[in-house]
This record gives sequence, C-alpha cells and structure tokens, in this order.
Amino acid sequence: MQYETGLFRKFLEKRGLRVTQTRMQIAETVFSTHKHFTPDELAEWVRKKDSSTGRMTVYRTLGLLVESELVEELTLRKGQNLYEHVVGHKHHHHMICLRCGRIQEFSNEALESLPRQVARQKGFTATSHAIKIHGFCKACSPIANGHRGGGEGETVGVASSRAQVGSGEPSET
Amino acid sequence: MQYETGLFRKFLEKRGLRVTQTRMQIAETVFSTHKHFTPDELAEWVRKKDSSTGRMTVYRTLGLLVESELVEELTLRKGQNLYEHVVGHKHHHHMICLRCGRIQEFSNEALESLPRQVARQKGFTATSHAIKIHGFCKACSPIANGHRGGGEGETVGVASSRAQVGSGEPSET
DNA sequence: ACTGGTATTGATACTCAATACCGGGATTAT
DNA sequence: ATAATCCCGGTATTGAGTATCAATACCAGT
Ligand SMILES: [Zn+2]
Ligand SMILES: [Zn+2]
Ligand SMILES: [Zn+2]
Ligand SMILES: [Zn+2]
Repeated sequence: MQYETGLFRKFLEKRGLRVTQTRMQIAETVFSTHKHFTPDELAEWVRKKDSSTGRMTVYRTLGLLVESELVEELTLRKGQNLYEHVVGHKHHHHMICLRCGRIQEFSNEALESLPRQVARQKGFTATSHAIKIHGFCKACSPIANGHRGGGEGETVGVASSRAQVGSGEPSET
Repeated sequence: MQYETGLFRKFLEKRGLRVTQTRMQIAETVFSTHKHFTPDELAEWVRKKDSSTGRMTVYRTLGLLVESELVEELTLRKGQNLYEHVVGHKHHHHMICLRCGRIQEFSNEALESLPRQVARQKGFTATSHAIKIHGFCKACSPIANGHRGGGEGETVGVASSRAQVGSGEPSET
C-alpha cells in the first residue's frame, strides 16, 4: 500500500497537481482493500478518518485514481458504479450471480490474449477488455436448477444488487 | 421479422399478457433493424407510426422484450443504455473506440466456449457472458499512436458517446 | 511573516436516465 | 350491461453523477 500511494503521489506531481492530505487519505483508503466499492461506500469509509470530506472530492479523486490506472472502473450492474484497486491484484474478470448478486472473480490465460488478437484482425487496437459472466453461483445453482430461460412467471433476474459489501470497514487484504 | 413477432406474441400469451397493437408495433420496430439503439431512439421511431405512443410504454415493452430474450441489453457506456435485437443475428461482442465512440462487433469461436468452461470450474453456472474491448478503431489508431496510457496531459478517453446512430430511421438490416 | 495568485474543497443546484404512481380508457369475463 | 382487469401515457419522483461557485488552503516570492 505504501507502494501504491507512492505511485499516486508521482502521478499527481507529473500532472502538476497538489498532493493534499484529503487526496492521499482517499487514495490510502482505496488502497487498503481489494474489495469492490461504490463511490458512496468509499466516502463513508473516508469519513471515519475525516468526517468533513465531501462527496464531490471523493468523486473527483476517484476520477484521478482511474486516470492514473491504479483503480479500475467496473461496469457490472446498474445503479452505482463499482470500482476496484488493481495494483498488486492479478488481472481478472467477473461473474455475477443473477440470484444473490454476489460477484466472483476469475482469471484465465487464454482469455487474456485472445481478445487482443481478435481485435487486431479487425484493425482495432485494443487497450483493455472486460469479460462479464452472468449466471448462478455455487450456492444458488441448485436452487435455480430446473427452470431457467424461457418465460415462466418466476422472475429470476432480480436481487441484482446488495449482498456484496459486508462490513462498514474496508477490511485489510 | 415475421418470425420474431410470432415469438414475442407467444411470449406474451404464455405470460397471460395482452397482445396489444402498441406492444406489437414497438416490437416490430425493434425487429426491423439490427442497429444498437437507446430507449429514446426507439420511442422516436415508434412515434413515426403512432405519434401517441408514450415513453413509458416503450420502456415497459422493451423490458418485456428483454425478458423474452429476443432483445439484449448492452452495458457498453454511460448515459442511456443500448439495446439490440438478437434473433437471427450471430452472437457477438463489442469493441468501443475511445476516440470516436464507434461500436464495432466481432465474434470468435473460442471466446464463446471458454468463459462457460472457466465458470464451471468454479462451480458457477453461466447463462450468458459479455466481452467488451476498449481501444482505437482502424480510423483512429493512426491518430492515437505514439501516446497512450501513462499520465500525460493529453486526455485521450473522451468522446464516449455519439457517432453511431446515423439516420432517424431504423433502416432495414 | 505578509501578500497575491492559484488550486482545492465541499455545499448546493442541476442534468439526465430510469422508475413509481395514478387516473382514464380499453378489453375481457360474468 | 356490469364488473374486474389490464393497458396506457402523463407527471412526479428517485438516484447517480456533474457543474457551479464561494470560501479556504496552499505556495512562491518578497
Ligand atoms: Zn448466488
Ligand atoms: Zn474484481
Ligand atoms: Zn474511432
Ligand atoms: Zn451488437
């Protein structure tokens, strides 16, 4: 985490931006966890150290963190966006459970190189890619079995949020 | 297109919903093209046939079309969501140009089977997946070459919308 | 230390997409 | 015909994210 804050500091300096305590405190909070989080959750965490920190500043700093490529913006669901700290965390993608909303990570060698190649073939220069898998997690698969797809009156695809931020703390590691 | 409307009709009946003219007209409009569209664009198209059609009904019917799995909801960018008619259109994924915003489609055999397998290994039952590639399209690649990534004052990643709905008509095929 | 100039911050107001709600109208069943 | 539903479309509301702006913090030079 020392390392990440160093990188962010360097980024700010290169941009001619000031290294303020507020910014660094937001960054530290982000770097202190590898959980996915929303801007509002982050704001809440930050306010435990400095209750005066405004929502706007959190949004702006988050923007800087994304530009510096130390944080990634995910687009996994509607509602508030999710972000994650990516330094020191193996590049990965996400599986989203349609029933409980839990988000699971995975990574695979072939899935990393292929997209880039396919793009190249079309004259497209890929800089990044994101893979999103929808379905049912281990716990929910048994329940959901038997009736998927089609048009039953069951309404499976709900619950698309919640169930993934546990405590009110970023939680180390 | 005859075919798709038939499927939608069947879906409505199975659900005990009424097959109304408004609903079918919205569905027909959707099925008459394979372009990506926003709810408001769709509403505009539909109003060329029946100017009294309300925005709400378009949203609701679009919801039904998604539930029936005849239409897919994409999550490619911020702002208004994009939708596309998927029946009779080879399953594919998307490349989004960071400069001009153009969206290009692609498909690849290996990329179809792999995600499902990877998910299975983790006890996850995949029902669908989406792959999104960011980068620079053929036209924009030369321009963008030389300076990507890092933290220059260049601000490359703009223009994230526009440039993909040409006419005010759905346009056959 | 003082001063002038710039960057940062946070409250408020605003935009835009999506949803909730409701009353009137159409359709179906009795 | 009458009652019970379902459908429709306008309006109000929510919710996430952005723009604005005055006050403050910071910095460099004196
Ligand atoms: Zn689950
Ligand atoms: Zn992740
Ligand atoms: Zn382009
Ligand atoms: Zn497409």
